[in-house]
Amino acid sequence: MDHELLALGLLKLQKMHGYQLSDVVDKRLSHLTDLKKATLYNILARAEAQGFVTKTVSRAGNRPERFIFQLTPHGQARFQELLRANLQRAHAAYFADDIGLLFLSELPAAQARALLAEKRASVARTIAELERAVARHEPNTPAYYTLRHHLLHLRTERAWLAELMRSLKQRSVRQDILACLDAADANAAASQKNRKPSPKT
Amino acid sequence: MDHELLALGLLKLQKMHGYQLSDVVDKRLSHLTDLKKATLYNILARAEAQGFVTKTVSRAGNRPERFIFQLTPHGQARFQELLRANLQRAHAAYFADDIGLLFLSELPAAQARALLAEKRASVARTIAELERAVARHEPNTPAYYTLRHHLLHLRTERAWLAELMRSLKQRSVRQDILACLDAADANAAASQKNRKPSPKT
DNA sequence: GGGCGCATGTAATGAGTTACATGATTGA
DNA sequence: TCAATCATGTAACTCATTACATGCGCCC
Repeated sequence: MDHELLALGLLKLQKMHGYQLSDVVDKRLSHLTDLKKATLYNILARAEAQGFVTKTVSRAGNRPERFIFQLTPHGQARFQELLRANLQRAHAAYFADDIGLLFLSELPAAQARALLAEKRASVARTIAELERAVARHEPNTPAYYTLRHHLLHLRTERAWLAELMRSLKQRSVRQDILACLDAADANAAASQKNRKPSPKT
Repeated sequence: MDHELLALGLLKLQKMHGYQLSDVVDKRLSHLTDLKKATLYNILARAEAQGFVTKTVSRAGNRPERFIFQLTPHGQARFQELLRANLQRAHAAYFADDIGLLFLSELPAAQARALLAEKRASVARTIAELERAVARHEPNTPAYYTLRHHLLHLRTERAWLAELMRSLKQRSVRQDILACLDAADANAAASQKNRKPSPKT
């Protein structure tokens, strides 16, 4: 679980209380993930139960109680394990966009274009933001790398959307998603030893 | 939910039974998502309960019973709604890889390089597969678009990994993830009106 | 005095996965 | 006859989200 990796990793760098951890993620690492407080507190509770972190109370002035979490040696090992898995694995990286893309021909072309234009605008805004963020970071630092990686993919997305919209203008999308299904049909058909050429169930 | 969109969309093109639907996704649309049978049956049951599809029994020869699902007008409307949302929205697209990337400096450089090399190899394999798949498709069809989109991102990923590994060879990664935390610390510190320059909790 | 920020949680819900359960047919 | 494929599900579990609950301090 990558959120666990993130939490343990940050605690490895420095012991912190939950709210503080959540703050770091929200304010400085928001391009990495959107980690909710409830989720984080949950992860910390689990990590404590499994002995990956210890929890000690601390009071500063008369602010509310804080529970400082600190990585244990056991937690260090867990962190290493999660990190290795993350770095090695090629995440199956599915794109939710592709599912919509598959049904592009089910919408009038003008509507599809309008919706894609909104998406493109939103991507462009995010790119601008990230470019500003990347400029604020020292090159060759880990945080810089994550920003640059994200940026590269967003630029790819922008280029893709441009390509797609160009091709939607020139010619409409062919509606042969059915071609994808046919093979499966043929399959089912074959196993039934049927005679009709189009033997739907 | 994108799996719901996928199921309804495929049923819009053609009524099918659950196993057949699962087969289409597994065998022909595996680059879109990894949809498990249990999940799909669940989605179909939910969709039926909400009146998006009807379920009718069918027997073909003496094969097991099948339950054919067909999209209702209500289901068509739902499909349109989900499709529009999918096309318009710029998915917050977080990259799980980035979390590992953030902690790159926590691993010996040689190990990091070895793990990244494995990832790169795995990406390269997937690219080769997709290139073969894309060649089998007619251009400007929806399925072609999804393959091409996926391919573009994988190539970006491959290029990124190459860049990263080059930069790991030349100079080691700086270990200043802490710089990210500092701002949050300063924050916390300020609110406590403390005097020490490094006032950790 | 009122709202925001600090600080911690719980409960309910939902989406998805794994593993299990069942039973028929078909092909090697 | 044995494994694979066809075909459908249920149950238990995990992860994450939303909404709720609490209460103090600080600033305007």
